[in-house]
Amino acid sequence: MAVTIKDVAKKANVSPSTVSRVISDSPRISEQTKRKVRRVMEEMGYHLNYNARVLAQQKTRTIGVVMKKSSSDSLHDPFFPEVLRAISTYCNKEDYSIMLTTGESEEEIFEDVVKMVRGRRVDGIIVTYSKRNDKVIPYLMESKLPFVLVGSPVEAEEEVIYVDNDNLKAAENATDYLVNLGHERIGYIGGDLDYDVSITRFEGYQASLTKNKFPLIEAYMENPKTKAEVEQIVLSFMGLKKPPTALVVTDDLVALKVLQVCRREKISVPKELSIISFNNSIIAQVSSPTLTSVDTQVFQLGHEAAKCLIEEINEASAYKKSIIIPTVIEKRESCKMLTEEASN
Amino acid sequence: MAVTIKDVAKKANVSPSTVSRVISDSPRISEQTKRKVRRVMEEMGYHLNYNARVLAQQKTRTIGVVMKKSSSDSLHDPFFPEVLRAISTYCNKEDYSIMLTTGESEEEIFEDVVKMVRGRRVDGIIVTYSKRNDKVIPYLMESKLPFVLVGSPVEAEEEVIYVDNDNLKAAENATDYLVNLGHERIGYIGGDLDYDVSITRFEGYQASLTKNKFPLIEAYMENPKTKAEVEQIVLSFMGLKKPPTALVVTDDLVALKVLQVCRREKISVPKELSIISFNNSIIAQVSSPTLTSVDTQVFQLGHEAAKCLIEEINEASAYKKSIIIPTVIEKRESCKMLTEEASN
DNA sequence: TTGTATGCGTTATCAC
DNA sequence: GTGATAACGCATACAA
Repeated sequence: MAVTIKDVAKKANVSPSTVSRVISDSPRISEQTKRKVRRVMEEMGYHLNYNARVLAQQKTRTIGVVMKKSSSDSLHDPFFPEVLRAISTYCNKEDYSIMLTTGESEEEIFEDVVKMVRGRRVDGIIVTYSKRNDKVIPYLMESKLPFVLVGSPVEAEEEVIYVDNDNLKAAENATDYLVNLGHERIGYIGGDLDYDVSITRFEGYQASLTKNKFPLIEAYMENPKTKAEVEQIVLSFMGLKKPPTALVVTDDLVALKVLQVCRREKISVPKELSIISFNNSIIAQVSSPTLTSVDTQVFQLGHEAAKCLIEEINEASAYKKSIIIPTVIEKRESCKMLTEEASN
Repeated sequence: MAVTIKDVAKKANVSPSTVSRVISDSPRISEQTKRKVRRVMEEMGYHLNYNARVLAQQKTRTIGVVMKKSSSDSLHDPFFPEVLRAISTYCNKEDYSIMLTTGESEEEIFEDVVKMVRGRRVDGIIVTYSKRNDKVIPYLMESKLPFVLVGSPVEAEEEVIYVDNDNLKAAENATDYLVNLGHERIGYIGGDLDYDVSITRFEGYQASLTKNKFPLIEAYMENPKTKAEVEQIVLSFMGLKKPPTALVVTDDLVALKVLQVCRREKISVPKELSIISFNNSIIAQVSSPTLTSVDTQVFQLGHEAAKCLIEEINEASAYKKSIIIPTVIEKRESCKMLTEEASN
């Protein structure tokens, strides 16, 4: 078939091992033979067979990326594409390849991971979500393969390398921001509480209210599992006798949906309702009004995750570090100081 | 290290080849030994080493996915995540893995492709864009590796398998739709004309105008290379003495930006300006107003591409087929019948 | 139905 | 500095 190291060796009148050494640019080979061999490689159109190398050195130079179920959700979200982009960028620099999980259900994804790990298809893995009762992280811990979590571990925090925001603080700050604008009735639209990020942000929101001596009002807080519920939630919030004057929304895309409902219901944002959301994706910039959004620096998250993983692959660390990426509130049009009239 | 086929063989008192045959569930092995071997595999925690298999059978069961430069752009776009999702889904069903290009520049991407192909890391490749003067497609044609293009080939149409919409018709229909709503001054915001899709849609738009005996007015047509130019374009359109009353916009995200500018400039959509865009992504559904958008059935595109590729990998076809995915206009709020007053 | 021998394309360990 | 030889873990043609 294709030209191999042996073919090159024969034509160059050297041994295969010499050719191999030339490929890895071994210092123990004379410049002269290097030149000769390289010329022959060029002539014959030789190219390294990666799989053979993988088998021989037991390293794949590939990392697996685990997306949350389902990739359908994941990839609709502006978060995942951006994480992926960051991982890609770093991997490219380090000459690593990326392999994605393709499963639709949690079970399929788990199978994908097992295949990656046990089939020795990757040198390490990045998991891009943290979820309750998920088998992936426990499995990876047991497997001894290097892995990094984007998000905070549900358990065994000391034993996993993770990269995350301080979501509690971030949500608390976001809520504080609204409080400082004079809002007292602040609603919350979060996400599926099976995910760590949803829990933590919800806690942050509540922490702020408590700290500011506001009551926690059940009717102002929802954590929908699907985007489909968002419309109904907004309607129910705004149908209250005392509707919230501001909303903390855990995702830009959800916030966009909120804007839509508001527009239809003739609720003016930010005049009657201020909105702060999360992730500061492109959507926050092009919506109308533009969205004040907590920049979670998704690219940084992915970048650091890839960096940590590759470092860990190269040399296992004694202890498992964690990295916290700071968040910044990106102020735009969707929030404004509460006025007298709106507070009634 | 890990337990291999030989270890299993020894413990089960059979030869390695027998174990190998059990793994592939060969009919030439008795049920009895199959059971025995499987039990031992279970006991010892055996798992197939993929790379060894790859080397032995010279098949990777992996397909490469080439994203356009830069993945930054790609992944911001709702299009690419969705294509990727579709490819993932199909690949999972067929037990194929996915490997992504990670390059940022065109040159890096090309290098990624070369690595994939010559390093024999994939059995086939899906290219998710079609661009002028791009080296990837010509290289793949020369390489003889199966590949499928999402989009239409710039040249040598007969020799490449591709999956695409009829973008000319789609854009023509979109424009016709506006014409049928009574619009006569119809503007166009397209994309980088280096991409085939931009050229074709632009042609479709013009075809409609010509067919309907409308003049082609330069001041109504733009094909920006970046999203940053969109704002200025909208302002220039709407600043004309006779501004367009309707717009064909080639992407939902761009349309969202247009909506933003309109809102700020107090241009009412659809009252003063109707907008039809492309791709029918989630954004079209949650924007306000919701966007009438040409559904290009991106998931179908990706799905068919993966299907064609895997078929081609399994059995090279004599001729290179192409698949055209139909488009449908998804009608929403952003378009309306032209009224007398608005046409002045 | 099962076993033997060989190959897949590298790298690594010794020699020389 | 360079070469022979043995892995790496599995698949497969050929025997039996």
